[in-house]
Order: sequence, then structure tokens, then C-alpha cells
Amino acid sequence: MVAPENPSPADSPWKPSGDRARDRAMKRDAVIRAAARLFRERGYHRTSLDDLALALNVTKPTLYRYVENKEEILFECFRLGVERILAALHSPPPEATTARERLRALVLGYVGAITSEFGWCMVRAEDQDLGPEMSQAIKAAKTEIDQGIRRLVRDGIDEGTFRDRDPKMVAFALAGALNWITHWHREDAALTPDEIAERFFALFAGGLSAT
Amino acid sequence: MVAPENPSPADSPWKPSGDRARDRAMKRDAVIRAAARLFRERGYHRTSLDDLALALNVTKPTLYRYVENKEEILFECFRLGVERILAALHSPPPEATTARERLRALVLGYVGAITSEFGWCMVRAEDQDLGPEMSQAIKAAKTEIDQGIRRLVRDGIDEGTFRDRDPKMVAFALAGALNWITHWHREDAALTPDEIAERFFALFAGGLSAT
DNA sequence: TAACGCCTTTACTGGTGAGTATACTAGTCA
DNA sequence: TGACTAGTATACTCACCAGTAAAGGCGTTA
Repeated sequence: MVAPENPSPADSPWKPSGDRARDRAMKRDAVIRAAARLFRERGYHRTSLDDLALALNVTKPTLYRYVENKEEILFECFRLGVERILAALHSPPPEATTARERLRALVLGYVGAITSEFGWCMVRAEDQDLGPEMSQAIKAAKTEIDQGIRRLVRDGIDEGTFRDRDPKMVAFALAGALNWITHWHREDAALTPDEIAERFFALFAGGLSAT
Repeated sequence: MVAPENPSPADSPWKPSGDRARDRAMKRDAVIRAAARLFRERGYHRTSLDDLALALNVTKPTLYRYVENKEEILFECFRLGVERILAALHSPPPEATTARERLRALVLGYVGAITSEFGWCMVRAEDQDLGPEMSQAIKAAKTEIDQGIRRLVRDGIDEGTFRDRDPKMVAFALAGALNWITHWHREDAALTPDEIAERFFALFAGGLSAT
């Protein structure tokens, strides 16, 4: 059913020939990044840890020296991606003063995160694949992002720049449009992440603006 | 890891006590519908055919009298859902003459389909879980929907009611916003599907309209 | 009642994949 | 040189699950 060809070789600190780097953190990081790429290519459930090990020129037990289990790998992929979004949400550039400008900054950061190697894990990974504590952490982060978007919309309405629309529905629509990018974006795409972000922002800002 | 409680009992033509209906088609339909519900609750990979059989008061081999394999179940779930969207796309109500009105009709139909029991399968099921022919059929249907949305946008631009925006990006944004509804919609939600559709349409139409 | 056929079940197979016990190797320090 | 340790590999276990073989009802028709 699934094509059995080798996974695309990741850039790996375990070189096939000698001179291996020794930094644990670096190796752990390589595990996470390679996993993110494989998950995106094949999906979580169709990626075995043997596949992952093969892509890194190691064997499965080696992975377990850097990582507790498969769940933790997925969770880390998620975490690394979502942190970029939270950063964009909480640290808008200083020149972004109006709600409209802060929303634009968020969209730019969001698209950057979503088009990164961790985008797939953030959007497509299912809570149910994680234990309750990790699943809870993910839900909390998603809620934080959602509330942040709603606040920006409300701020814009209060400022008078945005029309009075249901912030909840606007936040869902925007998040959906942004998250969906993982379904169609490819590295070789015609538009850069920033170009995509600008067009999305223009569309939504048009739908929001009070005129 | 995953909670082991029984699946929620589906309404099933195999009643626990006697008097079983005999219509094969009805039974097959019940299999598909129950599967759609379980897939939505637990995800495809975490739903075993034993779970599905249990939810229908039968055993696994019985399922195989109505269905080739697990793949076919997923595919049927997908097909039933997507047909509603295609119907909305190809058969707009006769009073919808302008591109704007036809887009509104599409959004209404789309939200109806997405919030149905098959919504999850349409959006979250992964092509890679299906063999090449079924996967191809799914991609074709998705492309058809995508092209349909782009055409509506282009028509609106030609008519002068819509501002000149990139139809491809608009279609991606709209489809993303609509598909994402599966991630947050619950039956007990505050808004009906039609209310959701109206708000989404208002937002996008606002972003599109030429003023 | 007997025979036929459809539906269903019990009880299996075979494969896959997460996770592990144990042994091997190479670098490091005394 | 002789421990000691970190990192890696070989070779497993164990559970789960899609799919199946074979046999057991049960309704229908004669």
C-alpha cells in the first residue's frame, strides 16, 4: 500500500563514515527535525521509528537515548512550531501600533511557522496520539493563539478600524485559512511565505475593515 | 494511551434482540455511517474494525460481507460527503444568478456537508491511507471543488462585483476556513451550520467586494 | 421435516511496529 | 594497561489489528 522506498536522507550528525559529532543536544535536535520531515511526507502513523532511524543512519535503540518515545517526538515537533506563532503573537514589532498592523504581523509570523518543517505537526497531528498531559499542553497553546486572534479583532473593532463582526467566527476563519496552508504549500511553490501572508492579510483585512 | 471505553452505540439495523432488517444496502449504509462517526471521534488509525463491529452489535467478519476492506469504508465516507459539496457547486439554486449569490450558495452547501457526520473524513482523512486509484479519485474531486471556487471568484471579478484578487489564494483561504470547521464544530454548538455559513460568507464577501 | 443458502460467529494467521535486554566498541581517566 | 562510561547495534518481546477459514444457526421453500 505505502511505497516502501527509503525515506529521503536527512542531514544528520551521524555521518555514514566516521567523525561523528558528539553533542547530545545537536543529535536530539536532528532526531526531531528528521521526524518532522518524515511525518510531513508520510504522516505520523505511517512513519515507523525504524524509518526515522534509517533516515539518520542509525538504528532504533539509538533514538531512545535521545527521546523517551514516539509521542515525545511528535510533541516536540509541535512545540517548536507553535512557539514561533506565540512569539509572533506576543512580540509584535514595535512599529505595529494599531490592531490592524499587529494582525498583519501575526499573519506574517503565522505563515512563516506554518510553512516551516514543523507546520505539518502543528496542524495535522492529532491530539489523540498524545497522552493526556501533552494533549492538554497542546490544547492550551491552541487556545492561547485563538484568544489572541479574537483580541486583535476586538481591539480593531474598538479602535473603529474594523467592522463589528463576531470575533470568534473571524478567528476561526482566519486560523483555518492559515492552517490549511500546510495542505497545499510546497517548498517550490510560486509564492514565498511572505507573499502568501500579504495576500491573506489583504483579503481578511478587506473583509474586516469598516468603510 | 487511548481511552479503552466502548464506542458510543450507533443506531444500527442489527438490533441486539432479534427482528433484524434484511436489506443489504441499509446495512452497508449503517456500516459506513457508524464508521464515519467513529473516525470522527477517534481518528482513522485509532479505530479498529473490531471497534466498528462492536458499535454495530456484530463481529468483524460480518463487516466484510458488506465492504471489501477498511480502505473502502474510508473512501465511501469521503465520497458521500464530497458529493454534497459538488452538488452545491454544480446545482446552485435558480435564483442565484450573480457570482456573489452563487458563491453564497456554495458556502451554505459546503458548511452543511462539512458539519455532517462525513465532514471529518472529507477533511482529515489522509490520501496516503488509500490505494492509488481511490487516492486519485479523491484528489480529482478536491481539484474540481478548488477549480469551482476559483471560477466563481473570477466570474465575480469579471462581473465587477469582486475586487481583482488572486483567485487561487482566495480559493485556498476560503476552502481552508471552511474545512477547518471540522476542528471546532460540535453538534451542540451555539450556531447552526447556516448561521456559520452566513458569517463566513459575509466576511469573505466583504474582503472580495469592490468598493 | 429436509435441504438449501444466507448471515453470523468463533478462532485463527500473519504482519507490523513500539519498545527493550543484552552485548559490543571506542574513547577517557587512573 | 585496566577499568569505567557513553553510544551503538543485534536480536528479541509483546501487543495490536487487518483480514480469513471454517463451522454453526436460522429463515425459506418444498
